[in-house]
Amino acid sequence: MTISSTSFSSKRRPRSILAAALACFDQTGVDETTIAEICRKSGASTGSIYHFFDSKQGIVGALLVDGLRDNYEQTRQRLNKASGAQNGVRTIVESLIDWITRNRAWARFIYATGTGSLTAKHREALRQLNDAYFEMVKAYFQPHVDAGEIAALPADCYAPLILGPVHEYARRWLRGGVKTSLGQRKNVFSDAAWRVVGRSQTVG
Amino acid sequence: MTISSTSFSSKRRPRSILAAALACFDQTGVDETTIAEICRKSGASTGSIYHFFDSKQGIVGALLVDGLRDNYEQTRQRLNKASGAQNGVRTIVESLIDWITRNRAWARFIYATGTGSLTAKHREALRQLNDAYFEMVKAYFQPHVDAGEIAALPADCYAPLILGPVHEYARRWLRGGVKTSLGQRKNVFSDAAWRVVGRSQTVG
DNA sequence: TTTTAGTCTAGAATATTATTCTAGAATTGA
DNA sequence: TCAATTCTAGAATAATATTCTAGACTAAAA
Repeated sequence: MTISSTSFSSKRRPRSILAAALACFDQTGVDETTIAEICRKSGASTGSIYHFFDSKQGIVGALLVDGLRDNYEQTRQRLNKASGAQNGVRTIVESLIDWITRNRAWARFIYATGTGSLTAKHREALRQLNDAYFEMVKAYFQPHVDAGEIAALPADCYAPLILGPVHEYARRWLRGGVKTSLGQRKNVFSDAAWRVVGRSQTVG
Repeated sequence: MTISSTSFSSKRRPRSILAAALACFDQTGVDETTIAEICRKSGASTGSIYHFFDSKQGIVGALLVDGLRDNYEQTRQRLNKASGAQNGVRTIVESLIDWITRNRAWARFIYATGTGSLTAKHREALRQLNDAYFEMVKAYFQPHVDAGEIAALPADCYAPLILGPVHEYARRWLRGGVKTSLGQRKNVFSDAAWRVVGRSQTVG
């Protein structure tokens, strides 16, 4: 209708919608945030929003999937540069802690958002991400398990054992339930992770 | 208007509403479940539902708070009968696993439900429950920490370290992401918990 | 037993807000 | 330049959470 802002290189719009949505969600909760609100904050119209995202749930799903992808991707990169059993375990723990620390609102949103109402599409994307993450960890550790440096446990259990405590602490910290920052607990949690799955070989 | 069912001993109605709501939520998700649906399934009218619960979120909050209370209460009872450091750690882990196993739909609901949109009232109730749980654990362990049987760690970290892995595995299992039941992992997770916080004293 | 205050129920009316729809503007690629 | 496609706008619609009014039930008092 009126003059449209300027030449948008075709990906800025969806980004700004997601950014605005995340801000709203984090500030007032997903249910409480209206589409009108997101329009206001992002400058996009209802039409644009529904053009890029099929529904409000679609926005939620995109934020979730993007967040996990970003987080996993960072871990992958660091793990590629790591070597050794203990080093790998610590890298995984610290990478998660760093991501959460640098993306607090995003992390808070991810933890606070139920996966109950996701669309099939996003549910599937999530599953794939989880599987890929799992495979990555498995591939890294397998040799060390074979060498007896990492305890032989059911494959399903490594991720929960290594990261479960971090997730749990992060939830509380982000909710304001605990003062000490997650970052300051890095050693506690990576020590603990190694204590659980590690079997340091005594030399000789 | 028409003949009302029968003499209700005044607490059956809210219970049946919660039960119906949980069934609906578990089957089709919270957002997808309409109040009309809950009316149908519970036999209650809109009016009744809003008489007992101020809003849909109110139902969600009640289910959440009741579930956690039930779960914590069970742990408390078992812990009262337990003694010893290692025994305590294992009791806590196993009690959680048992509750989840016996209340799968409820647990799935709790995990899948974001705490983002709770009313102030329920948010507060939740906080109190968490605090109480935390205090209980702390009270039980303190003597053992003093005796050097349990590692001296930041107080905030015990619950995440002991239960984090169970929560993480439970989420996946309840979502169908993993075949082996949580119950079958009891030893893995209670062993791990003890490995992290325990410092078995060698005799002599 | 009758009265009365409080609690609970019913379902229609309302209000909010996610979603759809139509028309047109901007962009892309040939 | 000219389609074809993608994007934008905002009004119209539809779904559904919530409110409201009237009345039924219950328990205790008189």
